[in-house]
Formats: sequence, C-alpha cells, structure tokens
Amino acid sequence: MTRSRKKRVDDGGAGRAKPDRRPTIREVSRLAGVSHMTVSRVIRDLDIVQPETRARVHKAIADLGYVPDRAAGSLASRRTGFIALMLPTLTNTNFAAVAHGLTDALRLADYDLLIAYTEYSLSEEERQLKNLLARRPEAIVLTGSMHSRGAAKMLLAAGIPVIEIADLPRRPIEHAVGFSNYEVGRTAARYLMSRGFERIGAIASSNEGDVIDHRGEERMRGFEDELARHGRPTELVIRHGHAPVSFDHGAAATPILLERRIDAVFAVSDLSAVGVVMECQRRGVAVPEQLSIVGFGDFEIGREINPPLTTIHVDFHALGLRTGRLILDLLTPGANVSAQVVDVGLTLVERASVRGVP
Amino acid sequence: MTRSRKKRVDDGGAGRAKPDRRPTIREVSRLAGVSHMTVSRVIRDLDIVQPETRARVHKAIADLGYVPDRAAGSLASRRTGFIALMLPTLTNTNFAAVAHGLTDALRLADYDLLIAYTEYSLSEEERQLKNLLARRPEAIVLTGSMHSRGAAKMLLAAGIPVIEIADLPRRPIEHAVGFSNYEVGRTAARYLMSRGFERIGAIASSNEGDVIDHRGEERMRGFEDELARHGRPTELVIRHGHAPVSFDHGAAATPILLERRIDAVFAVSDLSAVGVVMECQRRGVAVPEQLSIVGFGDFEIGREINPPLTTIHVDFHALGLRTGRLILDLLTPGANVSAQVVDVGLTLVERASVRGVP
DNA sequence: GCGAATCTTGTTAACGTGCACATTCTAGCG
DNA sequence: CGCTAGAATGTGCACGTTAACAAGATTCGC
Repeated sequence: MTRSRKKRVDDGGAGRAKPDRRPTIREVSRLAGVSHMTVSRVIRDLDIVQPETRARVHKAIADLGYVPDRAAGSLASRRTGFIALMLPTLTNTNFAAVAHGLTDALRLADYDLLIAYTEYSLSEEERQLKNLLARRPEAIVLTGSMHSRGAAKMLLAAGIPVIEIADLPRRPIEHAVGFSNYEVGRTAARYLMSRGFERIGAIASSNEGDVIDHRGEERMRGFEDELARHGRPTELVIRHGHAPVSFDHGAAATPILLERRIDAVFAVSDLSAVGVVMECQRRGVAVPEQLSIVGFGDFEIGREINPPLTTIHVDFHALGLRTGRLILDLLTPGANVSAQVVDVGLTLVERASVRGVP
Repeated sequence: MTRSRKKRVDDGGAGRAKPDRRPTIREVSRLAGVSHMTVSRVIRDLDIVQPETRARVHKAIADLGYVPDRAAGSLASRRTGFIALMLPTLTNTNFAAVAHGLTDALRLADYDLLIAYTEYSLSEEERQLKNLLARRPEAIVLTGSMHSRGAAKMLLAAGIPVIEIADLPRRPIEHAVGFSNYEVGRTAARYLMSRGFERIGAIASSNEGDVIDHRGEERMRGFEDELARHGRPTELVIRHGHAPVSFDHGAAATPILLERRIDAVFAVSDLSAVGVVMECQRRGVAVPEQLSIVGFGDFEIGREINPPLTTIHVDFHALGLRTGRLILDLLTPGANVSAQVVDVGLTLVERASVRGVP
C-alpha cells in the first residue's frame, strides 16, 4: 500500500502564519513546552499539575487566545455537557422561569442548556426531538405528558434520563418534577363552591387541531370532575380560541360569561383572567361584585391589577431548580437513583378578585 | 480511597446484548451492505444515491434506531450548525420574541440556537461568552453595545460573524440589526413637548453596580438631550431601583412622580409604565387627566389596561427574523457580504394614557 | 541505600463523522 | 468491441480532544 499522502504543508517558510484556523491544544502544548495531555489537564483543572507548569500553560493559552473545542472533547469523552429542554414556547413567563431555574442549578456543574420549542405542536415535537438527540444531550427535560408515538420510542432508545416537568403524568416515562394540573382544577372548583357561588364557570382554549394545550385541558378536567362530584352542572365550562392563551382570550370570552350570567369563573391562565378583569372594567361590570375570578399561574400582572387576582400559584423557578438538582444527582457517576416523581405542590392565593375576600 | 473501578461488565452470559452505546454510521452501513460514506450521503440528502440503495439505508437506519452524532460531524466538517445568542434575560417577552424570530428564520437551514443569558451582568457575559465559543458557533448574536474588554477580544478572535441586536451601537463590532434607543428617548420627549406638557419627567433604573440596563439608559440619554435641546430642565428624570424593571418599579416610583408634580412621564419600559397606571388607580389619581404616561416596548398588557398605554413600538419578532436572514446570507458559501447595519425603526403608538388623545 | 510507593508528565489509540480522492460500474459512441 | 465520460460507491485519513496506560522523577521506609 503506497501512501505517500502529504500531511499538510508545515508552514515551511515565513513564521507569519495567518491561521484562519483557531489554535489547537497541540499548538498550546508546543508553545508551553509540554505534552498536549498536560494542557488538557490544566484546562480541566484536573489532577495536580505542578504550579509552575500550570502557569506556563496558562500563559501559552492566553498568548494564543486558545479556546477549547467542546465538540472534539465530547467525542473523546462521550460527554457533551448538554442538557436538552423542550418547551411549548418561550413567550410564557412561567416556562422562562423554569429555564432560568434549570440554568441556575446546572451552571455550577458546567452544563449547557439546549432549548427547543414546539409552539404547542405535536408534529413539530418529533422533528425537534430528533434534532436534539443528534446533539447527544446527557439528559432531556420535556413538558407534560403528551408525546407522539415516535417521540416516545426515540426517548427510550436514547438511553439518557428523561424528566417530564410541569404536568405530573399518570404514567411517567421515567422521572417527573411538577404538579398536578388536575388538582389545580379541583382546587379551583372546591374553592368556588365553598364560597357559595351558584353559577360557576370556566374558560379555556378549545382542543381542535394540532395545537393543543394539554396541561390546560387537564386543569379543566379536574375542574369539571370536582363539580360533577358535587352534583353541579359543568355546562358553564367554555372552550374557545386556541393556545397559547393571553389577555385577548379572556377579553373575548367575557361577553359569553356575562350573557350566561356566570357569577364566578376559573380561567385556564392568569393572562386570560386578567383579560376578563380588564374587559369588565371597560364594560362597567364590577369585579368581584358581579363576577368573581380565579386564575392560574400567579403572573406578576395579576398582583398589580385592580382588583388583584385570586390565583393558584406554582413556583416555577423552584421547579426548574429542583429539576436541575435531580439531573445533577442522576448524572453523578456511581449514583443509582431510582425513578423519581416530585410534586412541588400548589398554593391558592386569595386576593380581592373573588367576592367576600377582605 | 480504594476505588477499583470496573470497566463495564461485559454482559457475560446470554447473547442478549444491551448496548449502552448508540449505533454508529458504520453499523448502519454494515446492515445495509454499503460503505459508511453512502450512509452519510443518504443522511445528508446529498449527491444522487440510487433510489434503491437509499431505501436500503433508510430501512437500516430505522431498524437500528440510528441517530447521527452531530458532535462527530461537526468535528469532521468544521461546521457545528450552532448559532449563539446572548440575551440579558429570557423573562422579557420582547427578547423571547427575538429568539422566536431567529429560530423561525434559521430552522429552515437546520441551524440550532444556543442561548445564554447574562442577567444584565457584565462579569457573567464574559464567562458565558467563553463557554459559547467553545461550542464553535458559526455566528454569534448579542444584545447591545456593552462589552467588556476581554469579551470584545474573544469576539474578534473567534473569526465568525458577530451581529449586535436591539441597540444600534455607534461603532458596531461588525454587523448590527436593531433600532436606536437614543431615538426612542428623543421621540418620547418630542412627543410630550408637542402635546404641551410643562412638567415632563421620566423613570428608569439607576446605574449602580454591575447590573446595568444600558439600552434603557440610552433611551434616557436621548430623552434628556432632546429636552435640553429645547431649553427644558431634565431634573425630573428619576432613576431608582435596578434592572430588570417590572410593574413594581413603576408602582414604587409613582409617589415620587406625584410628589414632584410631574404631569407627563416617560417610562423606560411598558412594564414600569403599567405599574404607574395601576398605582394611580389605587391612589385615585386620574390617568391621563392628572398624569399622562408613555411607555416603551408595546407589551401586550399595555393594550389591555385602562386606559390603554401610549408606547413606542419596535417589532422584535421581525428583528429576529431579519437577523436570521442576515446570518443565512453571511453563511452562504461564496457570499461576501460587507458589514451591515440594519435599522428596523420604531413607531409611536398613541393610546389614551396621554391627555388629549381621542 | 535500594525497592516500593507516589507524584508528575508523556505516548498511543480511540471517539464517529465528512472530505478528498480512488475505484468500480454503466451507458454511449465510433 | 474497445474506449471513455460520467454516475455511483468505496477507501483512507483527519478533525481536536480525552481515556488508558506507560514511563520518569521524587520521596519514603526500613
């Protein structure tokens, strides 16, 4: 076999190389007069490299402006340092808070978050997932319990920890950190019944098409079930518009609420609830005297409006943190953590948007 | 410490191999009876592989559940498919919109976004930047014109397109897509003067410590300069609290505004402005009769409150899209695009929070 | 003072893919 | 029927790093 292939021109002549290429660990090692492994050890702060050797290496790194290539490192070590996060959207403050919490927990261990969002679309989910897995994340975090057939299969085959967040699925793939959206709905229903309301309703988005807010739907199921359990009618649960909901959603639903003479309403989200409050203001409908309102999510705006909004609170930043810590546990070598399901719970926050609250 | 680490138990007995390892391109090629290059070509949809060969390969891929390893691909091709995005925070809807726009533009070309956020901290920026560059992004997008000495150096050395967004820097590193925060401030000042207000003020966060909202500060500079240009005093520009601002910020500033008998105020952000409106409601101060308010950002909540908020609007989703398209141009092989500075402009949106608007 | 233990550094071989080139195959032509 | 252009597929390495092990250098104990 005649392999006379030339390696790469060794920058024969002038010293002035104009490297379009970034410096590599070997160039650093040459400059520092050590082997490339010593440089590698210095970078990773590993072992005990002699202080003076370490200093020489650091100087060489600074002089060359060397930045390690994590892709190469990942390949060699089989550890990418990526954690994948899949969200419906970033435009929701609560999901953004989850991302923040996760980052805060993972930053210390030098993991990077790889974020994808699906816009609440199932078909997009699978495409995104395949993309994410090609980056070889060491764990994957996803929202809720809705997965396409193909998605579930890929998840299993990936051989990495899978953590479902936000919604606590009845049958988790593996780990889960979240709260029960179903319980949110039940809590809202119980609360409104205990306050003596007669015509109790709710507003949510409708479930048509590819874009479905499964978590919101779970809340509505819980709400309806709890009403039914007490022999109350559930016909005042109104579904209209589509996810993701916002102020407009509530504003648009308000005429329907008034027309059907509802006196207390549970909104699928604070944003929707705020929309109702605002629309009532515009129409001269008194809140809470004529209409009481309970939201979900405890968004900051709900605290600021008049009257402030009664809501069900979930600490999403803490949820992200907790998820991050779970991941760190799972990824600790040697640690053998069994499947975890963590319920971060929820709190009803009473404010003036419900009649009779001081 | 006796840790006689074992290699990996070789699943001694049964043939039932439970491969902890994911299948590689070579295993696919073996199963399909072709070379690994043919598989590679099929995956990348390259060249013209014979339809029947292609089908065989696709079957093998499906059978094995093969997912390509992009880290290895990146190393070989010197193309990672990453675009880095550095934001102050994700909790701001407008920044989230930028991320969405960017994604929408880049999705088609199969680029992935790598997001980092600095929490408005300069010291964090440099750390994050080093991290990002180690992932070898093909372009980097960052907000504003504030960079530490070290950050600027790394950016230059990276040898990739650098796009600054949101703020249009006086002296861009390379490319820029955004609007002039300075002009935002001037526009607000001109508008309030043209409406005949006498005691014109503003509220922003203070510039103490490591966490500074440079873009907000630019708006205030423009505001003050325009006032001064018309011989107006600028003493009613109030700085308090710290970035990132939200409803609380405006609410807390309101007593100061009232005490100083300001009759029109420009708030650094809609969120802050909404906080003022709400606090006025609570205090029985009539908006806009007693106090007129202009915000910035055109957040959805500003449209919903009563009275709706006059604001300065910038289309952040379009900004993201535009940035994405610029990146695609820059990364097209052969294309030699000169340094671009794109101003996406701004619009004053008149609503009822300013006295005299119908 | 000599072997063993320990500490520090070096050598070699992967990791899984794509590029550049080499080879084989097919069709078309004189 | 041989030759050639072009299409389809294959071969060998390089990408930049880390794991595993090897080899010097130094210290320690008896």
